[in-house]
Amino acid sequence: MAGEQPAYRRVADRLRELILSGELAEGAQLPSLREIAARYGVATSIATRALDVLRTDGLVVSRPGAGTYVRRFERIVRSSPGRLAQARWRQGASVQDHDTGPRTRTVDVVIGDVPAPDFVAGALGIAPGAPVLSRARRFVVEERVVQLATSYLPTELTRGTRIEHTDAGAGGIYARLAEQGLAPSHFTERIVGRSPLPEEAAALELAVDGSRVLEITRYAHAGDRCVEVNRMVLDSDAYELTYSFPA
Amino acid sequence: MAGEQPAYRRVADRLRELILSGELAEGAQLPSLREIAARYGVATSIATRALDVLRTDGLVVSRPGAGTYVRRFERIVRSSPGRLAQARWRQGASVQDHDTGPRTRTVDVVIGDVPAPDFVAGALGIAPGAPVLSRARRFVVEERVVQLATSYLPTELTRGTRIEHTDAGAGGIYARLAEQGLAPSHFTERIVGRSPLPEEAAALELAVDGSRVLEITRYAHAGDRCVEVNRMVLDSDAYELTYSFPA
DNA sequence: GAGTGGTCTAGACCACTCC
DNA sequence: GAGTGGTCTAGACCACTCT
Repeated sequence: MAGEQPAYRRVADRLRELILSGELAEGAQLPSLREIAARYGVATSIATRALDVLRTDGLVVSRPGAGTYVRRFERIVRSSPGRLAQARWRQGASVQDHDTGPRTRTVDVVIGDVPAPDFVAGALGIAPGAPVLSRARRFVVEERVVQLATSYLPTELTRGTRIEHTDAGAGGIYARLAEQGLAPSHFTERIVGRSPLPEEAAALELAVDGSRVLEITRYAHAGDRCVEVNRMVLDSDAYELTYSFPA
Repeated sequence: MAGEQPAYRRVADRLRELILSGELAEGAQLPSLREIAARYGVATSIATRALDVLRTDGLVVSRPGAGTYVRRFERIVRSSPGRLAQARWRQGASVQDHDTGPRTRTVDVVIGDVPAPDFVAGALGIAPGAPVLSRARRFVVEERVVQLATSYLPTELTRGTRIEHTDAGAGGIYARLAEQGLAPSHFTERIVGRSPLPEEAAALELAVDGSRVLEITRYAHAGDRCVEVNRMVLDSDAYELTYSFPA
């Protein structure tokens, strides 16, 4: 019944053991394709395929010309609704600071007016293509890009406020909206697993081929009005999401 | 092949267009590897690789010896907390009936006592390996297996109740727990994207190599007490999850 | 028996990195 | 320049399905 594993998977399993056992530590370089091929008695194309498996599993990263390295894989825990509680942003805390995980964090922000994508226009109740404020961010944790996020807000809510600045101030954009009497009262998040677009794969340093991202689209509502749409693309291996809710 | 996309991805893109344009309809058989190779002027191993890409994207399914076919890919929408509202199960509705999606549904149930896995024992507050009631289910939608789920409950809450039967009765196990004064009051769901285990890949009819599942672990609490742990494994391409919550 | 997907070999060339 | 990952060829054999 239990037929034999194909050679490439057998090799992948051996290498995976070395990684999980810590024999190949985080950041360590794996043997080269030619060395793996020689060591396990297979063609180099099979060694390549074995590494494809590990890359898909998010265990290793390859840099052409430089080698293949063991990746970091402790997941960041992202807990809702805690991270988005009013009490937090009213006290000036940032949303991401609620997420667990390694220490070093960086955020790059790019701000500008963009034509509203369809999924944004529909939610905000404006014409598709009409200008909206876009806040594109890139989250880096310990030198690893883990998330891309773009917030879209109606320009009439952002003009002349700190939302238009890279540093939106204490409590972030929700605190700024609250100052206008539009504090978000509830959120809806929509989660989809999919293959990354080529540019997303590049930005997140993922393999173009086998890897996956989680796309989270969040709609922030102040009463009946949708005041923000946030499209996030997460490295699927870097996160663990939790949601708590009443029955 | 300097400068541009590699050949296998070029071929994959062409085939993807044929599928998304509807030229290759749902359920249609793709050309064979040898025919693709001939038609696009590449080696058969490159045709194989192109199909690997489409399989990873969840667009096609291959059956060795039989061919490669276009997959169905309308996502089922699974909305929380709506689907788990007390009002629903108290009225006798089933949780899954809240999820949108195609019509034909089947559920296979296997019930039995099993030793508690660690993540279950910890939550239920019992010794690891102590017996718990397991309800393993398999959800089939329009001939496609979309989800595997296993619920674990303390045996003292299930003995002699309909929870021990494949059909747990109107409102499901939560209605049965409510009858004992242990109606779940809140839930926590933990979501992780990962590669399927070999047996999960087989059961969900996924490629062993590139594909991904969403693992959702739900903890049902009645007051402070955890009364159920439910480990679900979803075909990542078959679902879209939504969560609504207050700020 | 013809056709199919899955696996594999033993080479090859390219662009790239590191020294 | 040596080494690396990435891509590709042109074959091959196997187990399987379909008729």
